Amino acid sequence: MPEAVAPIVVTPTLVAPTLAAPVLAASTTADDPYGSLNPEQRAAVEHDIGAGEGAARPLLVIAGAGSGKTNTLAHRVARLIQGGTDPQRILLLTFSRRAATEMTHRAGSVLARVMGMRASSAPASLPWAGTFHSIGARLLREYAGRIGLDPSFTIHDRGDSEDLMGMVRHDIGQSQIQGARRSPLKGTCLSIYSRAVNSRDPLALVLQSTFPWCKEWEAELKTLFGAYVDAKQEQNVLDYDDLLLFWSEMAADPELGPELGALFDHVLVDEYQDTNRLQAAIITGMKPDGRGVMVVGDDAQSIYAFRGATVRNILDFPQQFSQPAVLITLERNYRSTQPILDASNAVIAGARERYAKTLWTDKASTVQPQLVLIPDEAEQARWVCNRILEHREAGIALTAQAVLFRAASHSAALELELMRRNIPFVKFGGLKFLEASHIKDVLAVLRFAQNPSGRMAGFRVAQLIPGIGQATASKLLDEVGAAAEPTVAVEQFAAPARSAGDWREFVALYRALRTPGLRWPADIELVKTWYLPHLERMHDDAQVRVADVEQLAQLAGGYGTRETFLAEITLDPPEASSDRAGPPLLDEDYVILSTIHSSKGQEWKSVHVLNVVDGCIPSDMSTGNADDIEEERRLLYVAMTRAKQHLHLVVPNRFFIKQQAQMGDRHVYAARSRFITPAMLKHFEECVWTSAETRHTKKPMPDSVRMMVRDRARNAWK
DNA sequence: ACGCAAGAAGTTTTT
DNA sequence: CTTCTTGCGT
Repeated sequence: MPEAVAPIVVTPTLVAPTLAAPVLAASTTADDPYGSLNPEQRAAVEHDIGAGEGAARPLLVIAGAGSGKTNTLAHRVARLIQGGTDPQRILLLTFSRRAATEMTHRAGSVLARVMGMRASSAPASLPWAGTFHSIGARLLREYAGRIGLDPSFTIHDRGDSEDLMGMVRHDIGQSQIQGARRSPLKGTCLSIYSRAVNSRDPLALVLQSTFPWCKEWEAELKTLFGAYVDAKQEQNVLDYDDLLLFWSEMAADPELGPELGALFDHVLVDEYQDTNRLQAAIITGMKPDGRGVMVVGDDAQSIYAFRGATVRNILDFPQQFSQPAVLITLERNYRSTQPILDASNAVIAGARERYAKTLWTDKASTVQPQLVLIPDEAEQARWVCNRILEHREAGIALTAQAVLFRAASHSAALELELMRRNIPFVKFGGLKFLEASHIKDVLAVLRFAQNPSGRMAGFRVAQLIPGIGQATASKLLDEVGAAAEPTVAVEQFAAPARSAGDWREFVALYRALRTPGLRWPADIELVKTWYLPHLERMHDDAQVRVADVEQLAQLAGGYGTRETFLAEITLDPPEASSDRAGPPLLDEDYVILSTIHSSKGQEWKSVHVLNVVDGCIPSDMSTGNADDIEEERRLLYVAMTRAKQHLHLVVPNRFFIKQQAQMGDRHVYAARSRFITPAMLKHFEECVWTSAETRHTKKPMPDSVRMMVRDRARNAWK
């Protein structure tokens, strides 16, 4: 999804002269690839270019929403290469792999334009562009020998990590109910652990601030986490957090840190507002004087505190290094109309601490954003569908329209309505491909072959065989762990008599997978052949799952080796699984459904935001402290600033929540989000939509109920 | 002792 | 929809 592409603006005063780069004779006459940049963007692109290699002062670019951030970074990269920097010595850290690809691609096309005249210099590729996690994985594998790490480590995804946490907890005897207290879910334990690692805060503080309902488990958790770390070590596996943690340890080492830093002349970081303290430590460790470091971000769009990100990173950046950073602010917005910006600016103006900036645009419009009051979620779904179709009739393709929401489950009603009306859609941020159990199964087989010490993989695989449960699987892994040659241990394992046939087949598969000469995509074919019968046996809906496995096999072909496939697929999972509404073909038109978090960096002509009510935004789980609420405000801001032409905030009066256990599902009366204060209403066109206006007519709610609604809504926040 | 199936319960957002 | 527990069957 392309981010704001700056329109070609003629800026005669700024063309060519400054561009006479050392390596390149001024071949940029009519077609100046930097001509489309505005003065601030250009300042960022040209920052300390002539200063000599490795001399650029640290640079902080505060880039408001839609201000052409990606474009600026891409031009900067191109400019560096044009100025003689070796692309291999540029480290480009982005939030997602997709962003890295996009950036590489765009930098390549700028370069092509610059160097077009010159012979056949191939478009630059950036070998060190990627997420912190994927780059970390590569560096760790390369430097494994230096830090006492076995380079054949495998990487646990979220699910594996949870399972390992659960298993460790069981092993140390914490899984039993202790009195009336029931230990937190293994997933929660992992979240707590991860949060503590990423924020570098002591456990007690993490519990206090983020997981107060688990406070009484502090002692047990401490023991558990210790055992968890030991288990990872023994099994030669790393989890997501380790990739950052180990990297930051290397960066902090007086010998290794500078060595790593010396690999790169330039370190560029995108979405810096969403980095955590570990990631900041990596940067400062590698480049203590800040030379060649450029970070880009927007403190107003920091929305990842739950995974340890801290706004402090960007707020404190100017003082991080031995020399102060240069600050450039991009305030010109190329994305939205002025009325949309006015409303968004009003929302973010309420934030407590931030770099002052006010977005502006020259895109005038008379269309105000809409604030739509609606009786309930069902009506909300119908209304949104109506509006989507209207927009499409007005010439806005479905792919240029998005519906955003706070939590993945909030789109359930809408999805049903879309399906009912045959409106194709794709959902981002919900169930992930990798989380589907059948995909996990296949990957586990491959991981178990890759790294036999990794218990989670083997544990999962063994239990696919009928007659083998947890106890037998543990026994198997104990023997594998103790054996000098894992394959032999598997072959000699005494499986239960009733599993004999299935076990033999597995042994044959395993031996084949461990055979050295095997050429990569062949592995996954073997696994598929072995796995499909088990899939049929275990699931009624085997059909869709088979399709997913096929898709995985397809994907596998794109990777060079089993090792890279396993590493990359866990760090950069494909977005959607095919068992939803079915993946629309690429040339089809479809609406985008996305969590607000996953909408980061994207833009659409029309944007609907669902459930703009207190309890959803801000989420009622995040109203504990002021910082949480501030983050929710930024979340709404991010959602609103995705819109180019049309923005609709929908406010259902009543919405359903899944109440755990106590009363079953029930609905709750809700008020407009606190972030849209009465004073801001002037920025919106208010529409009231009653159910009488839809086809499946229901009577409007009686007035007496409405009064109660307001009272309840008011009282709820006193 | 172990495997398996049925039933109850469960705090969002993601690399 | 999962994960965790319990209870019944080998």
